[in-house]
Amino acid sequence: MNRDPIEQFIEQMGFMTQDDGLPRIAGQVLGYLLIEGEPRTLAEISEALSVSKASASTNCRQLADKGILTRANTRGSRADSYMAVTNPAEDMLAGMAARYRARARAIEDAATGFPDSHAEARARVTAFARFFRTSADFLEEWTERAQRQMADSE
Amino acid sequence: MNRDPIEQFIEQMGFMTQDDGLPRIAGQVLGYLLIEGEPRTLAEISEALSVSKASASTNCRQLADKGILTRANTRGSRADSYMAVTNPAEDMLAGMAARYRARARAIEDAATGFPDSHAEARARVTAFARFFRTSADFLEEWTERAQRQMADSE
DNA sequence: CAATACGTTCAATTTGAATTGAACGATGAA
DNA sequence: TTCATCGTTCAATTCAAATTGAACGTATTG
Repeated sequence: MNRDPIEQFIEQMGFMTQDDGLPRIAGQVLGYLLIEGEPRTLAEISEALSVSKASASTNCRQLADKGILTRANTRGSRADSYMAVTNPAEDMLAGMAARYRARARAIEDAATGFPDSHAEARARVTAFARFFRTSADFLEEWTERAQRQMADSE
Repeated sequence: MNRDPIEQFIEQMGFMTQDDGLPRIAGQVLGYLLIEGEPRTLAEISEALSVSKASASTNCRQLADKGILTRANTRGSRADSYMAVTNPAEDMLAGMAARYRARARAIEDAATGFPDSHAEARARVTAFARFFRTSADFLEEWTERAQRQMADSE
């Protein structure tokens, strides 16, 4: 069991998202949909991964919020279908950029509140925050570049 | 309690690393050392954060492995001291680049094993892997650029 | 109007990681 | 050598997040 390379891949995707702080099942769902290449219903997903309907629902919605999955209401069935976007990783990085930007703001705000007795600490923390902001800029720039590359290679 | 902006910042740093899948204490340690700006011993750290010696030890070593902290053996004392590197975030990104590269390899390997009956899935997964590889390239480029910027502004 | 199929939510549970306290080994001091 | 100090390791515990099963609401079908 589990020697099937496809099973292995799905499992692996689970570990991957787990490393990123996301639920293991989120990665497995993405892996499964990546393999299938076509929309799949919640029922199919929960069946294929031997996972509860509740978990499939929650994780799919979470992934859809992040832009990694799209809802694809199949005509003729009232069941919601999901499928992986063409380039999931791209959207993952875009999400990271957003998180970094929010983070930069939060840290800057925190530093602003430091008393003057800690002026040096404030400077260090501000520099730290600046890095997150610049990183966010760069990530965004890069995501755009990658999108162009994809478009060109079509 | 906890209205002290510095306490708040340290706490915040904990949440931050938690979001990244790292232990909360790792972030608090980094926050504390960022504030202090000078080497601090394990004893001081565990004292300041009201955290066990064991936890301080483990987390510091973990952060040092990632290149975010440096050991700074203070002369005269045999106690190990740690301090935050000048630009911790930079090293965090460098680490991410490495992880992405490893990830790309793992995914490619997995795809290689797909049977010919899943040729299309293989193509999709390979494209997915390629993205991680490219991401790693960009992250490396970025950290280098950032390092140059830092060097220039000195 | 039932009756069915679906997605969501929520409390309860499971699972896995973080954290601790205690024991240990090593290193330097006396 | 003996004593004290430090860092690490490991089993036990605590804690938080993931996952589930069941109940619910809604829409669709016949």
